[in-house]
Amino acid sequence: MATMHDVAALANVSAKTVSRVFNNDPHVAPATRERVLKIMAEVNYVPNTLAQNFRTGRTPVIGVAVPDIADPFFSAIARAIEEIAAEQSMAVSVTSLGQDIAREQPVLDALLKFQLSGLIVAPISSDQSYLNRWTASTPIVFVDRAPTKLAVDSFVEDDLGGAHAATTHLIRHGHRRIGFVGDSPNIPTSHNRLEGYRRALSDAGIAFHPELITFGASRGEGANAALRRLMAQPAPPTALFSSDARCSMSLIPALQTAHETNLALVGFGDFPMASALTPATTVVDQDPANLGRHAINRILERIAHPHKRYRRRNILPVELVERASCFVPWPATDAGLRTVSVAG
Amino acid sequence: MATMHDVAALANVSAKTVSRVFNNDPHVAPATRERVLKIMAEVNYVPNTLAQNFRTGRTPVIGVAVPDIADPFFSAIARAIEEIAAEQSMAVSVTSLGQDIAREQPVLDALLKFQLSGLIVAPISSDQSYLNRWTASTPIVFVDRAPTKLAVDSFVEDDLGGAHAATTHLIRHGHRRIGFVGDSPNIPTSHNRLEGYRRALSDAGIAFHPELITFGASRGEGANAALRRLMAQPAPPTALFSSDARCSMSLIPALQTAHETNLALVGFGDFPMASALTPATTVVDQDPANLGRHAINRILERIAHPHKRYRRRNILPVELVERASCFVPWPATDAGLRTVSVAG
DNA sequence: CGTCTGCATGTCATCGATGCCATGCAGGCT
DNA sequence: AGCCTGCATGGCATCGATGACATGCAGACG
Repeated sequence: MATMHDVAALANVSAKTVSRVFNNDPHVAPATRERVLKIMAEVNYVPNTLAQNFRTGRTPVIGVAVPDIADPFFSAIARAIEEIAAEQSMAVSVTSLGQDIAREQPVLDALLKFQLSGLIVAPISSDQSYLNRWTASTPIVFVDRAPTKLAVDSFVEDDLGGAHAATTHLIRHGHRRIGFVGDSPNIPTSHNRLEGYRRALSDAGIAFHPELITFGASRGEGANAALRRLMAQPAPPTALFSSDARCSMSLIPALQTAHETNLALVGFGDFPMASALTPATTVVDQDPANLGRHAINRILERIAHPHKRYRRRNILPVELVERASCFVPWPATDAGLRTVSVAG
Repeated sequence: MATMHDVAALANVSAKTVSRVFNNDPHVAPATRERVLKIMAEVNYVPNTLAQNFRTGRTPVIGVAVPDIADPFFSAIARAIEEIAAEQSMAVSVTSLGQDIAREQPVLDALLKFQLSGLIVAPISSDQSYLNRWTASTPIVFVDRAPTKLAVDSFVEDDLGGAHAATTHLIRHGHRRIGFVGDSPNIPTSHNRLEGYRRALSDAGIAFHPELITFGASRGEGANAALRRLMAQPAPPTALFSSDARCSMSLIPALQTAHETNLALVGFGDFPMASALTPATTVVDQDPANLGRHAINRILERIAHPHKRYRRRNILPVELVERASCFVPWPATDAGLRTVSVAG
């Protein structure tokens, strides 16, 4: 790779003049400019990005760290970020944090050491105080999950309201015993959704039954086990509320293998093919792309206006997408008499 | 951020000694080492990654560029790469190339300018000759799609064999008119799969009918249009072969809205919830994680043994996962008499 | 006692781009 | 003529870490 000095030597000028030509400094004689440009083209000069980064102390890259990039929800967020960042000719670097809470800090620290222009995080741990030493130098925005012990911008969906709406929706369909199927109570989103579920029950005057709450359903075996536990009860639930898309995606095959075709279901988070299933799954749509757009836009604004003040905690509305799974089975009055209704 | 010089000044030693302590050079007196370590801890010294990268001329990062990170197939590849890279404490930077063929080169060039330790690409264009100037300095591996006009390692699935197997499978189920539903004939994978489809027909002594070939079905409207075109024919197909997962995911809702419940379907590429659909979709599974693992392992090997020789073009086998959609409808002998069979 | 060896530590240069200041020349003005 | 101004260009330092080499001291040995 040719450097500025190589070009300078060939053009009989100083490296500084080459720099001037490259950066369109007007104080270069036209003849000199021509000559330098010609040499640059000949040797295919490309400025060394590493040297530039080192000198400026910044990398023109936005980091994105999510629990799992293979999760459609998070990859949709990442995709939206990429699209907007590309318009500003900012590169995006996406990384998964994985399952191991202890890995969050080293991964994020390693990312931030690159002196990123900004970082967007959907965290997995419950303490991000270690990020404090970066907040002064790098704009950080949290998505999906709010930060703990850290004052930075965040954009989260309305977990409580969405879960409340979903549960209320099932209650309106006549259900009184509604099972809660979640991943882990330690994840703030799950925690808030459970709270929304509880409040909906309470608002409807329905007693809360701890035995209807299950966790660990984000994978196949976990979902099978959770379902077995729920259905083995003396008074099993007639409907389920799945607390996130991964759980829904594990739970549905579990329902099918267990031949539990008479359980209504509403899930938090849309997922691929949800509308093509039989019955099509009713979900609370989180609009991950919108979440991503908000996050990257905030980063870009923070870069442009470092001292402006913004609202830190932002809650985005969610939308109940009614499909068909919430109609199963029909309310008690004529239970079993109608067939499953499938929405387009 | 404290630098080595700051630490050196506070510890009354030279920057070089700080460097020695940090890099565990044995030629440091224990007392000095203690003192320096203490100061480093006090000022929370972190070496400047940008300076290190600049000096070494390398960034300890593996780049991954795929058409669309929100596509489950590509995000599964990326995820597998991340997992293995993390074991070697290599960071991974994932980027989408998008739809626009013209953006491939600028995006990859920008990535490579960071002097990555390696690059894994699933390309969207049909000419990668511009990457030639990087191959000497950076290990590059192609996945899913082989490179054109470029001699680098590649790992692709057996498109031709998989399409042949899928088509043959439908033929064995009694189908004679099989529609081909694809994205774009310009993508090498689609091209090879069409070829596999043709050969399977030919091997079975079935004539090839160009009117059964449709493209542009990777999105909802395209799939609807393709389906309408196919079914409007005098002799419409009795089965469809979907050339990739995105097409399958668009085609299935299209089949449902058109109430085309009597068309058999086999898709190339597994996709989320395929096994939970009614009927569960029979697919050719490409095992994207395996593809990713091969790619990252080859990169790591190339880094460790720069002069060793490897097999450039590698074709990984694919597997037909028989579910239920290929049984629709039952062969002519007793057509219409049986109901749809749903596999778990 | 002189010299040699070994180890602790320091000095300087380097990687490539670029900001700051210096230099030097030409043309114009009084 | 003398001086000033403006512009083209160059020199040097800098960013932070680190390799190559230098220095300098202490202990050992003939």
